Amino acid sequence: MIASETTTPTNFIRKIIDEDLAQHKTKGRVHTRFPPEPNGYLHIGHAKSICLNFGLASEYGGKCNLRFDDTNPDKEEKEYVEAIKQDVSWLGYDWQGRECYSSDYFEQLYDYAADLIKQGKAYVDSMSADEIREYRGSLTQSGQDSPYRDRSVDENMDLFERMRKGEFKDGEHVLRARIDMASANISLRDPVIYRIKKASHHRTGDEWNIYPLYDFTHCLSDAIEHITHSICTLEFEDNRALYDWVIDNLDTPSTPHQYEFARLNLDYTVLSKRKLIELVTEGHVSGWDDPRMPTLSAIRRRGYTAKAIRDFCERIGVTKNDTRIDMSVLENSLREDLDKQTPRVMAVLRPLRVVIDNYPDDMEEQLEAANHPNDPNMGNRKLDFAKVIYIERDDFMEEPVKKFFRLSPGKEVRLRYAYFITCNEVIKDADSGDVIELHCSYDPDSRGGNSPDGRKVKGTLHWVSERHAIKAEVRLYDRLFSKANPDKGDGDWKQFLNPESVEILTDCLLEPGLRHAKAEDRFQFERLGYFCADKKDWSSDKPVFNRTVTLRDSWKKIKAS
RNA sequence: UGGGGUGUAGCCAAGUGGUUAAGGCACGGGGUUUUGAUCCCCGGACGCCCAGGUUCGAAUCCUGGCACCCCAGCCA
Repeated sequence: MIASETTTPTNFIRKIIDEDLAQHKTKGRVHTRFPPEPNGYLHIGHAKSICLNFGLASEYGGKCNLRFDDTNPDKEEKEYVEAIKQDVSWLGYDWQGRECYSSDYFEQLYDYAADLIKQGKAYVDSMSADEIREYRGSLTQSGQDSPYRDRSVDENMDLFERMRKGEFKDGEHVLRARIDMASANISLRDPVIYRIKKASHHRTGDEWNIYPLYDFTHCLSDAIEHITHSICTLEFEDNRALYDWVIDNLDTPSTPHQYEFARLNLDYTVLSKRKLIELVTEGHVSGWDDPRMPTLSAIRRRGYTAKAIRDFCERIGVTKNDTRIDMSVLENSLREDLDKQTPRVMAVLRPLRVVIDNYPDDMEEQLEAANHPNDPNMGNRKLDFAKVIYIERDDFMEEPVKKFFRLSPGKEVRLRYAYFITCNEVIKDADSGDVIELHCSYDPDSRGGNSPDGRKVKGTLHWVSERHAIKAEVRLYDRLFSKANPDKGDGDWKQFLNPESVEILTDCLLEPGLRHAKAEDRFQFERLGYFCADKKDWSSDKPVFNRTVTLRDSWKKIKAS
């Protein structure tokens, strides 16, 4: 067999589907669902699940529903459903109108519960939450039956109906599945399936006084939607027994099955909704879309592309291994996409003034520059050049260390697309001793940056003309945490928040063409990295760019060694 | 002292008894280069958590260990 084009890597779920299809278990159908609870914003971990569920559906010519798992009115809000829909769309997936809500099935779910009661497989328990916990036993000790476990069907029905009508207070009664208090699997010890909660729901308002719990709701929602493969994360493995119990004991329109995969863990960040909410509400970040956050809205604002995220999700694979992915994998996917599609541009973040003494005072030139060195289709642009320019402070060293081949006294470098210049004089601040200006001379024969006589220069610098440049604010982002796994270890995870996760530079200078950029436009600032015009704060009067990711930097490695 | 899972290179991950244990990221070396970028070559397990066993042959099968993750919400 001949090795062929890049194929999507296989995984255990694809194999299960292949087998099911081969055995006609699902009548040839593949129907998945992405089931977020609308109680927070989606993050990169959800992206893994979205790509898996929607990806599988499209590969197998099936369907994937977007289902909001909204059974807990205390925590869920409309704001989140809108944000979630936007994020899924942005990632590039389409639920084709199948926007589902568990809350749409409340009436059916109630009937299913009543059915269980009539079969003697569910009962109303009137113990307190504390008592129920005590009776549940422990990991090593089996539970005990509730004194209410043997109520009659009639009494249970009566009580359950009255729970619905609102005759009782929160917590007074619950409905439990009657399974096995001695089960080694704790989720089978008569799990609570309905609780009284007199809270207003974002969709059903005050219609309900009782709400079903996850284990009862999810499997039945899957069955109602004819989901074939219900894919969730590993922590639900134990719950699968209950999932199957409910499906087995009720007359459902279909018999879905649950499969579990390992959730994503990423270095130097946290991916738990609870913790992300905390970062937002405690003000450690500016909001859900603070570009340092791992949420999809933040990542997008920072300049990540949907394609890069999809590529990343494909590369990391789908297994049951508890893993932690190195940031470099994500960044590699990102750079690969950005490198191809991003126009190059020059920007000086920390400007150092350079006067070219032998360049005529009033002369100005327009020099030709490629928008992408490897893609002529992206065209060219003109760069303004004049006697006074700025270069990056980092590109000058008065006393160069070994292997530093940028500018230093007496050394010659190339200004990209412009001229060779040689540094003749260093001007310092009288008080601080800081270098504040350089005087250089240029070689007119090197126009365009070409070597007039074959002479080599080791460094090429980016620059911008003082007279023409526009000012900008640039926000430099770094990892949110200074520890690879802030979740692990002793103490508060927030103590590992990286105090240098953002640096705001307000005196940056851009080549003038950038004035016409629009919010969310992406560029490569040559030699620095990829930058994105901020979605919220950008204006042509006051440009604001976010650094999406730096370029790979082998100089940094050399310098460090 | 219960139950459910997982262990292949620094990080992911193919592999399902039989050629030198895929591939990606990271790392190191070299080449091209007007971005120390991109791109292109080359390099890494003598070994598959450990110990026994079965077999002509084991990462793959068996037995026994060990390590790590999840479960005792009226959260999902």
